[in-house]
Amino acid sequence: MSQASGTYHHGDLRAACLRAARELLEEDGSAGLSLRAVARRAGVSATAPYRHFADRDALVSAVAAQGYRELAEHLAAAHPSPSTPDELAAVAVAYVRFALERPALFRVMFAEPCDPDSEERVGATTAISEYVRGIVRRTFPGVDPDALSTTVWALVHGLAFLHLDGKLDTSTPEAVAGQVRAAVHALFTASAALSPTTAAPYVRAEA
Amino acid sequence: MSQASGTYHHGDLRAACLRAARELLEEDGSAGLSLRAVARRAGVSATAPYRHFADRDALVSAVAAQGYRELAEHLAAAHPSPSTPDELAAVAVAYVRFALERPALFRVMFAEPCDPDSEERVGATTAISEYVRGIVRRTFPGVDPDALSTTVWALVHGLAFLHLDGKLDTSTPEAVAGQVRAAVHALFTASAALSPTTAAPYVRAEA
DNA sequence: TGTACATCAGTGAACGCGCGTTCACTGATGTAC
DNA sequence: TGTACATCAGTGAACGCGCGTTCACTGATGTAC
Repeated sequence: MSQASGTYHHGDLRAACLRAARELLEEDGSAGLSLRAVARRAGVSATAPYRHFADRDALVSAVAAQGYRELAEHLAAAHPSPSTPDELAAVAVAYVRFALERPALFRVMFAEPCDPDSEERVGATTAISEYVRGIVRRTFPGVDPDALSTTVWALVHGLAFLHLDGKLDTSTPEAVAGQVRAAVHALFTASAALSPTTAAPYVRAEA
Repeated sequence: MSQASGTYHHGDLRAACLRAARELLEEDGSAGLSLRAVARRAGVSATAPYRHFADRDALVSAVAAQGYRELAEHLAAAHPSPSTPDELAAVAVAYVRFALERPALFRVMFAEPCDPDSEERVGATTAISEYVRGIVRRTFPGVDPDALSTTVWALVHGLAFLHLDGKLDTSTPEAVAGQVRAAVHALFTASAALSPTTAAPYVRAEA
């Protein structure tokens, strides 16, 4: 693949379109994400993107898929293989921070039911789901990992959205991190206030 | 306020617009929610809605506010004043069901940061937040209610969104309810697998 | 090394569409006397 | 009970806009010989 020559052939218009789309998304929200605007920002004619994306939906899907990949990297960077409450909390903070740093992208990623056509999206979702399950398995060896990993993902995802929607304090990164850590730790300690009999059915026999 | 006469004066166009907007929202998603479409569906000229809504945003805000009010009613109907894990779980199921029954409305409600201008929206949010806090206070008398009510709301909200986004099984209402109940109960029992020292800082001294 | 040619990645004009919003208007309503 | 009139809630034509998408095209690239 040759480099951009300055005229005509762009070099890597597909990547340039994705970059432009990401910028537009954060500037104007998903309503501002049009093929024409993307082309304009990439400095190319209105129809050039059609060489790389079948239609507007294809562009949006590609952006979402890129977002999933970045989210996975982001979480792995926070901790490659968490196995304690504190490490899990660190990953949760990274998740929420990702959402707050790219609010419009995050919304696009979770905007529509994952169409079964796009294996790219389904695969990325499954990857995140598996990652969470792994964390839960290591952190809570005695607990059924299915129910709890749903719980953990939902909790973190909900924290991200409530912050995004301005329902929680987002004035400083520290405030956000503190809230997320407190919520994750509260997950571990809520049952301390309840009788042990309530817990029984959810704890594995061998635990 | 007089009844619709069949011609000209509508009678209650504002309510008719809101109804039309809700229908359009669920049929076409939030992209289909235009003032013109609303007017068309209400059987009225394109500009008639301007008598009742300053602009498109005002319409959307009114729809969202209506959604908040209905959500609050829905939760209260599930249980007026929950104070046990099972009762909390029932409210959580009602929350998720609300979202799944009106997916587009639910997204609109949580689509944008709550603009401080609209006290209608802020008030509705605060009401939900207080409601959750009350539940937590009654259900977990020994735990700091601030951190835990954030946790609970985030968990339930996250469950709603993950279901909405097709990340969890939504094939039957029973499957959804089961998952939500399991997640809420997992919240109570997760710490059973951990040492009590972890829990210490989050449990009130007098507990 | 040079040339012919297929392929690829752009261009730019054009289409029809639905949108938000403005404006001057008109028909219906309700109230004061 | 009747009339005059202010107010209110609609109408409909018109505006300019940006959009997605099509089409025939053309300039650049790379490959076969």
